[in-house]
Amino acid sequence: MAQGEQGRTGSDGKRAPGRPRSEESRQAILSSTLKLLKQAGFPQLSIEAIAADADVSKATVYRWWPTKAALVADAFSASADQELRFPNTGSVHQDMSLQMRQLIRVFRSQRGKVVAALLGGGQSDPELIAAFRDRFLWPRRRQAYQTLQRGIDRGELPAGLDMDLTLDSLYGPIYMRFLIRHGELNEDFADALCGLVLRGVELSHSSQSAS
Amino acid sequence: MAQGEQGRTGSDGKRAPGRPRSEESRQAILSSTLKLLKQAGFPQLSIEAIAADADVSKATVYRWWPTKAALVADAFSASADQELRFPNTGSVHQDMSLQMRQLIRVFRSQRGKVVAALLGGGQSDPELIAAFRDRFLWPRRRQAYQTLQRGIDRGELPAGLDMDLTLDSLYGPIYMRFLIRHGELNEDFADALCGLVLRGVELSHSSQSAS
Amino acid sequence: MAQGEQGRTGSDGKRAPGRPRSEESRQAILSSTLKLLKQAGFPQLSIEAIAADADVSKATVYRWWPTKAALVADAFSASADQELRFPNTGSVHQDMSLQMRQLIRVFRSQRGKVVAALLGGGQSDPELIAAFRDRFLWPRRRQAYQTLQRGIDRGELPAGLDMDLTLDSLYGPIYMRFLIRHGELNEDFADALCGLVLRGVELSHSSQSAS
Amino acid sequence: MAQGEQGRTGSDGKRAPGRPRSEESRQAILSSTLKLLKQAGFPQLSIEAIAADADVSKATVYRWWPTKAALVADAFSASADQELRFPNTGSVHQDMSLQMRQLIRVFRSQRGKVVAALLGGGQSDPELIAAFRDRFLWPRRRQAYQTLQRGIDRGELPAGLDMDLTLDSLYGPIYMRFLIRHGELNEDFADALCGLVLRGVELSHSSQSAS
DNA sequence: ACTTAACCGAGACGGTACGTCGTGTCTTGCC
DNA sequence: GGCAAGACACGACGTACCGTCTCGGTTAAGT
Repeated sequence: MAQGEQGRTGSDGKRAPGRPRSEESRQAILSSTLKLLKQAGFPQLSIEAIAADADVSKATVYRWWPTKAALVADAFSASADQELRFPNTGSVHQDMSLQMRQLIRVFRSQRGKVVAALLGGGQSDPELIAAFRDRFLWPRRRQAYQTLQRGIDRGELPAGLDMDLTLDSLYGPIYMRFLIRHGELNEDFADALCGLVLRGVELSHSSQSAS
Repeated sequence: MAQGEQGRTGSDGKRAPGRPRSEESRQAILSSTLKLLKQAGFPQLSIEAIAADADVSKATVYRWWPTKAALVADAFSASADQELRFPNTGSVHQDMSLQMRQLIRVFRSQRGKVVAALLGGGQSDPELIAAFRDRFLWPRRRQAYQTLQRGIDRGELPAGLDMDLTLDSLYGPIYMRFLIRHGELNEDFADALCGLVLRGVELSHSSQSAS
Repeated sequence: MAQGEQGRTGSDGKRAPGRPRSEESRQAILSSTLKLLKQAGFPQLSIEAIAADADVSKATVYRWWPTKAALVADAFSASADQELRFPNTGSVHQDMSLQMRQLIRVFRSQRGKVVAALLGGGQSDPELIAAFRDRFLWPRRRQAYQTLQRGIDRGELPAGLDMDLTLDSLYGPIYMRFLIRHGELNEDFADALCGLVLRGVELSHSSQSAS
Repeated sequence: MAQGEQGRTGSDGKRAPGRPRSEESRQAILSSTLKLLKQAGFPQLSIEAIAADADVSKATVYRWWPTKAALVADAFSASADQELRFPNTGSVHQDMSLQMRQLIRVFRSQRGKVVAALLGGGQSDPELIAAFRDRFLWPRRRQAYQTLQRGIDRGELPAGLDMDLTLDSLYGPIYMRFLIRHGELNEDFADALCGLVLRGVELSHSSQSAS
């Protein structure tokens, strides 16, 4: 993982010797990274430009982040903390649909450019796509598992449900339209998708119980 | 579109004067492009390296392709001609499942690297993602429409079917797992996916017919 | 020696393939090098600044000169061609004195800064001091040998004269005052020096002939 | 002059408050400076490397020496105390020749590298060449004046002798060969040189007395 | 056979960004 | 207050590709 998160502080409370890292610089770098990433794609993004925009020396960037990818991953995750929580309305369909609409909203916003940069750059940089998975996908998916589990507990979904298949079926089409841009990606798409997939899941339920 | 396809020949049969374009060079360039693309990602690919590998001068590359994207798009589509045709078994489920398994096989092969490069690079280059849509996605999707239509005609699928929603639901999860690499992408995934989605579609059929 | 002198032309008349080297750039680089060298010392001179001043890319400088030293050596020798020829007055004392006065004049001029840079830089770069010897010292010393020989032929100097000892005795003090700056270096110094050393040389003559 | 010589102690005996300067550090820095200077030239010498080698922080170096030149000058003079005293044999020729042989021996030793660094670096740094003059050249030249004066007093040398001209004639050729390296610099050179120059000086004596 | 014109290789060119290194300054906590 | 540790802004380093250019030489179609 990137070095950008923490200073040299050990696990104990002791401070490392020497001048402490400038938190101001760290923030400025991450913020400039996001800003420039929204203006152009990942390959066009240059450390030179980030340093200039953040009013920081190149060496300071390189001191803390080994690669452009690590920096972008940090910048992304530093800005992706509180968004996109799952609601709990008492209905799986409702919970999923609301969260998917939120995701589409994010993808259509300026932040969508950052996600696209991350996923695009990640195709040639395993570290980058791993950062997306670890800091964006998995945290949300863990919440999604709970949402689905509530549905199972309430009897809305079959007990033997393949959660990953279900979630990929729900989110895959969104990611596909987002990345390939072959069709409109609006919030209604979330509803249609949710309807289609959950119907399929529930049917497997009833057919299972029928058998 | 890229200049790589045609020479200076006008619409009439007349040849332009002067030395004709070297077909050998063209092939060597496209082939080297694919070769190097499989070794590294799109951003790492350099025209310099392609020219050197193809034993061709840089100027020859630039003469025929305006950008790296155009060259990669050409190289990709020149190699994507006969793959991934849709079967016609008499069953939608069977037809789709077989084709999806084929797609997964391609994604897992060396050619998958090229697709990933195209989709990855395309996130910062509209021309590149457009090339993917026009030369890969749409030709296959047109066949998929026919496959689905046959299903409708046979009564396997409901008449008012949203084909794009259906196809994105079938393929989206494959693309998602391919690009994000958060879960195994093997051929069995095609079956499970096909089962889930078509069940959802058929259910909408029966519930519609029930109403 | 530095690559800066000639293009890729072989010894035969044939031109090398490819775009020929820009003579304009070469001149601009050498000229800027001298200009900047007069403004500051050798260590302060930067390739970056030379390229900027010559309106040339850094790569062009590095393509033709492997090190700053090679470039400076070339620039120096390109500008040191016609100066400081030895006169032929019929008197060794007169010939040497006139040439030494010329040398002192050069050392006191702007060009003196370049010589100082070369000799200073040469203390940590064998290539640089070698350039000074090969392109400045030896060509002049060869003329000096002839001047002394004329003196021997005329009987002004002893036949068994150690020319290198004599010439180092004449020029060494000039270089010493030039480099250490511990005493005034004006043109009269040449006369005094010439008087002292040639007297010593002639005395060895008469004492030899006396013996 | 460099700050390396004195602490904060005023002219009175009172000590300044706070931790006193570490004499150990000072010695280590000067010693490392000389050591590294012998390994590479003055431009290659870096404060960074000195601090690392002396196991001292960079700030400690900068606290006591304003520039690299000042540090090198200090290091040089700290190591040049007892060398190269002039003998007193009763013969000017003998005294000078012996001392010149000593100088050549120093120039050919490891310490010669330091002198070359000082003289080389001094061509772009007045402070450095001044340090060489003040701490090396003048102290020895003052002794040389006395040696020559003894020669005058004994009648070996003419009374109206231009001492600086004489000494530059004796030492200039040594410095020239040392710095330009165009000819062998061995101890025999001292004898030949001494012979030539003193002969010239004495001749001026006899011719003066003759006139 | 000769001209003509576009092609092709080679490779120099002005640029831009790279990632590294040393500078001299600073901020901290310990001694 | 000295000192180590080490972060910082700065500036130059030498390299790699970019996309453009300028050459000599090649290859056919049209005379």
